Amino acid sequence: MSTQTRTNAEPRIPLSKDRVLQAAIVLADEGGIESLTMRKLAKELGVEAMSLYYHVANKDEILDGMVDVVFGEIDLPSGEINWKTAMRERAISTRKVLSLHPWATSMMQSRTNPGPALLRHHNWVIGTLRESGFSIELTAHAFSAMDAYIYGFSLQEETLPFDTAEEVAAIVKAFLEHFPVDEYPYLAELSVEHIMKPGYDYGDEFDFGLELTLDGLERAQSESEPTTPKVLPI
Amino acid sequence: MSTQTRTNAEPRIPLSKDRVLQAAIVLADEGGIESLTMRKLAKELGVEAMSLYYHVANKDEILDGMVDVVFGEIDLPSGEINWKTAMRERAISTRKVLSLHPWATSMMQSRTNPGPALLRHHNWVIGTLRESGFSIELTAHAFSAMDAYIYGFSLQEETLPFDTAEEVAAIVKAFLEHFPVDEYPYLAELSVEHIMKPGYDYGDEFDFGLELTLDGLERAQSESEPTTPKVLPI
DNA sequence: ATTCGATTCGTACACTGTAAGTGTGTGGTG
DNA sequence: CACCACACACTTACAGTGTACGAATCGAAT
Repeated sequence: MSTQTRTNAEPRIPLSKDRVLQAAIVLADEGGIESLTMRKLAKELGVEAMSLYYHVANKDEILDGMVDVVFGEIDLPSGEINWKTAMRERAISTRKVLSLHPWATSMMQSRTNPGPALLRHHNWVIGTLRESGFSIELTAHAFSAMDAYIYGFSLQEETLPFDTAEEVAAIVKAFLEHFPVDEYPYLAELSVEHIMKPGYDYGDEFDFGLELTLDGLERAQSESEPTTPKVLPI
Repeated sequence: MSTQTRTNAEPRIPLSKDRVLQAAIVLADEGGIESLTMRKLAKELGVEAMSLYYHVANKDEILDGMVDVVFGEIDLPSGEINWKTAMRERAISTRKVLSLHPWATSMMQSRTNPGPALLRHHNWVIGTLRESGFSIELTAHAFSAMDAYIYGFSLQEETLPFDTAEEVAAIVKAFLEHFPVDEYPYLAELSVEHIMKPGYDYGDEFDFGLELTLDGLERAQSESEPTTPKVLPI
């Protein structure tokens, strides 16, 4: 339409993989991962779909990149703190980041191409445990147990169909009307006596399971004899 | 088997929602959820794509139905056993079912339309805890902690890019070559000293976290005073 | 044989990712 | 200044997706 040659004052920032990833994350945050299409992403960047392919091999590379950006947003505490505090803080930060990018949880694990941020993160977790006297076996156990809990919780949280107390009430009500109480009595009890209570927030459940896990690891550690970490094998 | 008045040899089983769901699960088991398309599903059933829509409103309804079928495959122990044994068995059964249907884990929670099998399952878990003296609050905590762990673990397990020891070795080797050891020393250590060891099986990690969680719940229960369950409120 | 409801199918459309080839603005050279 | 090379953006095209709409076919009751 515009036949003129760049009378526009815009400095015309060139596209880049970073800008593509940032825009993709914004789009996914707003409309969910299924609403992220190459054409919409291009439009968001003021560009045509195929232009993206100069900066990115294919859509999968975008998804992998998004995951790594999200991983990079997780705060890894630094300084001289004990492992339990360190693990608690990174767990809380992880959940927070994942709740800001709800689409990410099911992708964090399902993308098999690890990026640098993910590797850094994992290396930090493992290193912190090793330096705190965890044996290799216990480190593997701890890593698995903690991350399973964190991602599992985020997964549950992501998919809860309600965000506000009113929504909770409406959904529970609909549930109770559709399904006779006497068929699922305990579910009904929990819904009415707990979930519908004012001030209920599923997110609060995170702390309980987190402390349970951390306490369990602490106990497991004290029961095993620590071994000094052996860095740089080979 | 029974030959009707049909001159045709085939008895021509009519389509049904159940048959559609079963075929969909087979297809997803074989090629992953992304390979499940309406046309392939129809072909699998010897039918055209649009014929499916008589038995099913849309693809989402198929996905919801698949999740509920999978939930129905989980064994819920019956009889007079204590809560810990009951929870352990259902956790193990859940993981087993999820590993048979790898696509299911990320869908179990992301489908917001609960089916009867899911409701039955949840009701059973909550009821077992309540009848064992868990308070409503602790039941909610326990439910959240256990399920987060189970699904989180399944999520991790689903996405591990290897199934055999050889694959593990190959991937670790590739990792060590691509990324300098001194950048991720602890990750390298764990890989070489633990994951590459013969007999390693990530699935074995499940038990550790499960017992850790169950022990934690047991401790939490013994520290709180039990309340009798109040069934059928309102 | 006719009718009718229950199923199944054919066609069409908007939308997806992306292969292949075509422009085009910009900075470096003469 | 003109020119060019090339990094970058665009055009077109294609196979595959879910599904709306209406027509065709089946099985059984009349």
